[in-house]
Amino acid sequence: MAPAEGGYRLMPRDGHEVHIPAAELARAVADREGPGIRWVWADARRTYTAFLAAGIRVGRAHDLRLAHTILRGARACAASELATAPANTWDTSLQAEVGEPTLLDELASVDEPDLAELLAELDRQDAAVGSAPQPGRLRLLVTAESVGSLVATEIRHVGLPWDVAEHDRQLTALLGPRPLPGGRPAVLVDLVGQLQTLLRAPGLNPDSQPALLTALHSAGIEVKSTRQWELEEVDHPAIAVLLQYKKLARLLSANGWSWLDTWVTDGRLHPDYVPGGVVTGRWATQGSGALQLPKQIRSAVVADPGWRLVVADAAQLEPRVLAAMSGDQAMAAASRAGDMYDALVAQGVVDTRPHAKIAMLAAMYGATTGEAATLLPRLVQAYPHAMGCVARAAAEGERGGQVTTWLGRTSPVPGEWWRRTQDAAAAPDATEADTRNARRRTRDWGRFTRNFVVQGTAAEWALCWLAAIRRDLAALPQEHGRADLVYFLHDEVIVHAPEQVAEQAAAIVRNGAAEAGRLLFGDFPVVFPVDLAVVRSYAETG
DNA sequence: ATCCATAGCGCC
DNA sequence: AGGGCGCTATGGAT
Repeated sequence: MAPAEGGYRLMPRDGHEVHIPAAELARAVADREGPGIRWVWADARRTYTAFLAAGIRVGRAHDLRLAHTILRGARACAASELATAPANTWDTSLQAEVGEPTLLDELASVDEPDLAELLAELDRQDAAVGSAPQPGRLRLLVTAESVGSLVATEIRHVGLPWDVAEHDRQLTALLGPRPLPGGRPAVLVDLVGQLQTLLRAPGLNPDSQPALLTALHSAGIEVKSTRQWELEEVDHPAIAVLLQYKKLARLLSANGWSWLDTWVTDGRLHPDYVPGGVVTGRWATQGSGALQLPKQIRSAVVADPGWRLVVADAAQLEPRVLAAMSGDQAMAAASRAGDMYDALVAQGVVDTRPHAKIAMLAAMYGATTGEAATLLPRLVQAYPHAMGCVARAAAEGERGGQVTTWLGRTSPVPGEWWRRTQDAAAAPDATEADTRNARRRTRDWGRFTRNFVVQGTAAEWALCWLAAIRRDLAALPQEHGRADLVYFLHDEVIVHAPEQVAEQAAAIVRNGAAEAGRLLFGDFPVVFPVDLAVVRSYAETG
């Protein structure tokens, strides 16, 4: 499915290549869309972007490059030809087309494979999936990941509604009027002046961490870093000013006027998502910082007139996923009680909701000290299967082994440094530092694999959720406009919908969560409730 | 001029 | 506390 001279080469199922002029593509796609039809291409990022620009959407697709990466790393098909062959062009990730391409980008750029190669790769992938003990899981993973690439491309195309004037009002209220390029806004200028006076450091530039540290020391403030949490412990009149400065300077640099100029066009933020961009299977972004929109500026996310935002997040997704993947009936019961942290208290596992949250996060992230350490035994006792699941994942990582998510995404093997540090610690002349180092690396990797299984399975759940939402939104009546997914953030979605169908869209989002749970975990009685609001502005949600 | 590591902080 | 990230500014190195 490669863009060719003035059109596209397609391979219908009869196996005969056809060349379709770009102008006729929309009709050709519409003719071929239907149940069972699945478009196969190397990269949605490349090809589907062109389709959307031409006004063409497709129902189902198979993204060969995403699937290749997953299958090549998956233990379940480690013996397949796909996994054992030497690295080839399918192992090269596409560079995002952001800014001017550098020489390295040119070298790394990948030619579009020809049709024979597309089909050969598809065969290899089918064979790899078929060789797995539970092929259904990998097949679902590859399908879900492919839908994710469609959603990501569509979101980038449609964009998140962004009220530039509202954003500018926020910035002006907090920072003062927009300064000349490179200049500091008035509020920051004033704060810098105060700081210079309070610290007796004329000319101090608080943006320079070394200079700031020196100035703090000269003023008798003995901090080891300029981190917020360390500064908060200090009692000195300059600290409040400094913290205020840091907060506002951060807003200016990360989401200020130049960010607005760069990433928001025609009232839409176009996030450049990278599906599967994170080892665990989460999405990443390239530019725009769309996965880190600070709560401070969410008031700029505003529905068009006559439209609504359906803002939804999966409540306590990761604990629920853990309960399901480990088959832990007691924890599943907690999932059915509504708020899971309240349920832990109600079951008598811990005494307060904050403790429940600390303990649960500790279990999934591998915390070993402080309050978490004293709470964890309670969880182990109450939920032996769930805690056993993460403990086994951690132990496997500490051995230098690999772990897999529910659908079979496999964690990477530790790098060279792993063997080196372990060998150094085992050598006859090993120092205490070597031993300490090896032990620390071991624990670090165990925490990584422990979290990998939960975070990765949660990412799979989220893909299934997106897929269900996307499918059902497409079936809504279109006369007032098309309801679209416009934002995704790990366990949160925003749908932009005409007000006439907003409630239907909300139901779709809720039902999609339940469907995702069934798709992954069958009848296992874990529930996935969704916190949802139909609003005009993102800021109206908690 | 360009690359790279680090500090710091935003999100889940 | 502790897992996964992206992004910006800085400052040293090339």
